[in-house]
Amino acid sequence: MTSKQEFIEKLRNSSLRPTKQRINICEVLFNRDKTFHFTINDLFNLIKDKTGENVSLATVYNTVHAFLKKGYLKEIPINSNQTYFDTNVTDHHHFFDVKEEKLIDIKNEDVGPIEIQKSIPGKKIKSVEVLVKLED
Amino acid sequence: MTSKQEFIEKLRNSSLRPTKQRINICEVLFNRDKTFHFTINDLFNLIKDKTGENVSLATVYNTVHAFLKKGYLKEIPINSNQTYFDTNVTDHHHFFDVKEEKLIDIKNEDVGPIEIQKSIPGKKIKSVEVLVKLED
DNA sequence: CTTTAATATTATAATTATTCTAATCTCTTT
DNA sequence: AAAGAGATTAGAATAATTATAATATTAAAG
Ligand SMILES: [Mn+2]
Ligand SMILES: [Mn+2]
Ligand SMILES: [Zn+2]
Ligand SMILES: [Zn+2]
Repeated sequence: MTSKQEFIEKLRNSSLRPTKQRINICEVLFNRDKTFHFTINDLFNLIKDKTGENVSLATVYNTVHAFLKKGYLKEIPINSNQTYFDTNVTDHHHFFDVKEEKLIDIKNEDVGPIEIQKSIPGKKIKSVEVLVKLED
Repeated sequence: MTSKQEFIEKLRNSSLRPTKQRINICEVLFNRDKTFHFTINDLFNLIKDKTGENVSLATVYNTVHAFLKKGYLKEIPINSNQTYFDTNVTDHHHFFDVKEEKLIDIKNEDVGPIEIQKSIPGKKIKSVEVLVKLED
C-alpha cells in the first residue's frame, strides 16, 4: 500500500507535476501486488470505479505515455486492435490467451537465452521479446 | 509474375469470389519477389498508385482480414498504433527498426529453438514469435 | 441461355481509438 | 503575494476500425 504522499514524491522526483489526475492514476496502477496488464480503456474505467473521480480519456493517454517514457510502464505488442500496457517493467515475456484476450507473464529464465544470429549494420538491439499465443 | 487469371483461380479455390477489388489487391500484394510488410494504409495507397483504380478503405480491411483467415497473410504484433501485415506466412521472426518504423525478417534458424519452460493448464501453444527492436 | 434467389461483397456511415491544441494549472522567481 | 514560464488537462479534431444497407456474384431452375 503506497500512500498518496509517496506518489506525489515519486512524481516530483521524475519531474512530473503531481496533479490530482496523475495521483488517481498512480493509485489505480501501482497500488497492487501483482503485475497489471491493461488497455487504456481498462484503466479509464477503473479510475472511475475506484476513485469516483473523472479523468478525461485524453489525460489517461497522456499520463500513460508519460509513464512509459519514464520507464514506469511497458508497452506490450500483441496483435489486437488495442495496445496493452504492463506495470511489470522488468525484462520478461508473455503468453497471450487469444480466446480470453489476456496476457500472462513468462519470466526470462523460463525462456532461456535467445541468440539472434543476424545483425543489421549501424543498428543495435534495444530489446528482445517473445510472444507465445495460446489456444484451447 | 502471376497473371490475373491465376489470381481468379486461387480466389475461387479458396471460396472467395474473385471481384475486381480483390484481384487488384492480389496484384499489389502477391506480384512481388520479396516479403512485403505493410499497414492497411500502405496497401490502400499502393492500390491507387499501382492499379489506378479505387478500392474503399473498408474493402481493404475486409480483404486483408479474409486473406488472414485463409492463411495468405500474417499479422505482425509491434507496438505501434497500427497493425502490420506480412506476405511471408512461413514461421519467422522480426526486427523492428524503431526509427524507420520498418520490419525486417529474421529466419527461424537465425534465432534457434525457443524452449518455453512454463505452461498453462488447458491451453496449448499456437505460435511463438520473437520481436527484436533496433535502435541506432 | 435467361431469370431468380440465396449468399457474399462492397463501401458508406457509424463507431472507436488516438492525437492536437487552446485554456488552465503548477511551480519558480522575484 | 504576484507574475511569467512552462507543463498539463480535456474538448475538439483526426485517424483507425467495424457494422450494415445496397449491390454484385453465383448457383439453381426453367
Ligand atoms: Mn489501433
Ligand atoms: Mn508504413
Ligand atoms: Zn507482463
Ligand atoms: Zn516478415
